[in-house]
Amino acid sequence: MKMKNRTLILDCTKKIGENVTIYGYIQTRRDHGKILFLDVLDRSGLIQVVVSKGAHLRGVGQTESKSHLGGEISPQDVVTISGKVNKRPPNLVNKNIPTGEIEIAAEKIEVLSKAEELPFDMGGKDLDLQLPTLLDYRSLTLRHPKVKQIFKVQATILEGFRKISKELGCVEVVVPEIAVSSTEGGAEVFKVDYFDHKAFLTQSPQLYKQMLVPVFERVFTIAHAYRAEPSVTTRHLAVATQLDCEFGFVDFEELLDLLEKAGTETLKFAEAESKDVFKEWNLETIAFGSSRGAGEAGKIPRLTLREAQELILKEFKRDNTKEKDLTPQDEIDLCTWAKNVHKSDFVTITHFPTQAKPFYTMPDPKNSEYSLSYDLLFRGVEVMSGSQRINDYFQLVDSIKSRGMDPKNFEMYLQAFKYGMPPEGGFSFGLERMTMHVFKLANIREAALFPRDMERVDIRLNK
RNA sequence: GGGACCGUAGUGAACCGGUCAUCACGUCUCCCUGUCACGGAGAAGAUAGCGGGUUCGAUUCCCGUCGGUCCCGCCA
Repeated sequence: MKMKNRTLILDCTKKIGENVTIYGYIQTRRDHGKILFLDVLDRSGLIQVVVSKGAHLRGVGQTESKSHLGGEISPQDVVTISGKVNKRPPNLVNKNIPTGEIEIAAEKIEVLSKAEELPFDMGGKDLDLQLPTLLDYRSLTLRHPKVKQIFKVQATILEGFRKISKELGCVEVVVPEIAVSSTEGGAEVFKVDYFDHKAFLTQSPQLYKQMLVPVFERVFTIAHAYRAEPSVTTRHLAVATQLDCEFGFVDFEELLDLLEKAGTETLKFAEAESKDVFKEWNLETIAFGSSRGAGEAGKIPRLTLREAQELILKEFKRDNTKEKDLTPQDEIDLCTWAKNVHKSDFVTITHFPTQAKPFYTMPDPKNSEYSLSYDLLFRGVEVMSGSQRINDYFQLVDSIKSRGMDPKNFEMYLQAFKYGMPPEGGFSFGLERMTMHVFKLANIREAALFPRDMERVDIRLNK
């Protein structure tokens, strides 16, 4: 079969009166007896195909004449259809689709791949399934137009991040995801058998992107982060995708500007590229903060952890002022406050306790109890975190020791510092979390193509 | 790791201590040349997750078990 003669469905709008051949998937069929309507979908869009059953349909496989009448065509069948593109009569135009002014009068229909009976109805505007069903049939449910749109937007987030990172002078790097005998601390790690040696999957690209700062000064990487935390929540995955930047020769204030710029520019790009999806899903536009003055760009409110906790006490009457981190409810309330007061879906929180942050985090020189660290909250959840890093070799070794870890296990990493490391820092966005909150999804698993959690790796795991 | 709640046709939901467990979508048969989530008529499809208990009688109440969802903790 030759597909050179293929016309993309959306391009049919420019081929009125011409004969075309389209390739795609059956979305719905509406059988009116002597006339049959098929909605056919390809990567460009959807078109209505009209099959007049009284008419003679030519084509191969005359013995399967029934299928040529559309009798055996059912949803998700992969088909090729040839026919003439006709302008619809004015009273039959469908204003809801880009191809609503045309339709194809089928002359030949061929089923290239027959789909089994579907386990649920895919033809509706929404896919109304419980989460386990949605994931048990993931390779099928991803085809649904509205599910697909989640990942089309996710792709624009990736593209937006790459774009702004390059604009900020970062070089894209790819870093290893298997490491040996040392961890950053914090989350549990997945152990792997590496040629009879113990190894683990990296919790983040953190250490490698830092090692590349003296090489390129500014780098970015898109990498998987593997976390073996035995936690089951709506916002955690065992494998998440991180969008990381790391910058040499920056101080804390510059880093704050950079992280806010990277976050807002990424999402501004994604939003601009996804206008159709925002409309289809009826998504709220993202609030990037009110301007503080003429000519000044949008501003995201910045608070230290302690200031944020004071605000929670004052505005929401909950005393968490002694806690070392924000609670999930605190994050929700702070974003509500930022939205109301600053017209921002974002809040930057800085100066978390040094002890609560990883060893590479720079303590605040003014008060080492707190660190030069920050989280970016977006719509009630942390979507990014980062910090100014310790760049002095001896201070870094002391920090590793102070957390009960052995500097010998960080030999390659420390080498980068031993031979000269500029003042540096960076940050890391969670791709699935950003996607989740752009769409306001209830569970992060819906924002991952093939989510991994404690109970599932594609299929449900046996206990 | 702690807690709360939920398991009913393929899917999503409803109801109920008492004769035949209800509805929508999907499926099958038939009707329909203009629908676009088409419409109309009919049919099939469920030992109510599993095990035990209370009761004259349990899908319904209780206990256990398995599975799931959510919240907290941990974590990003």
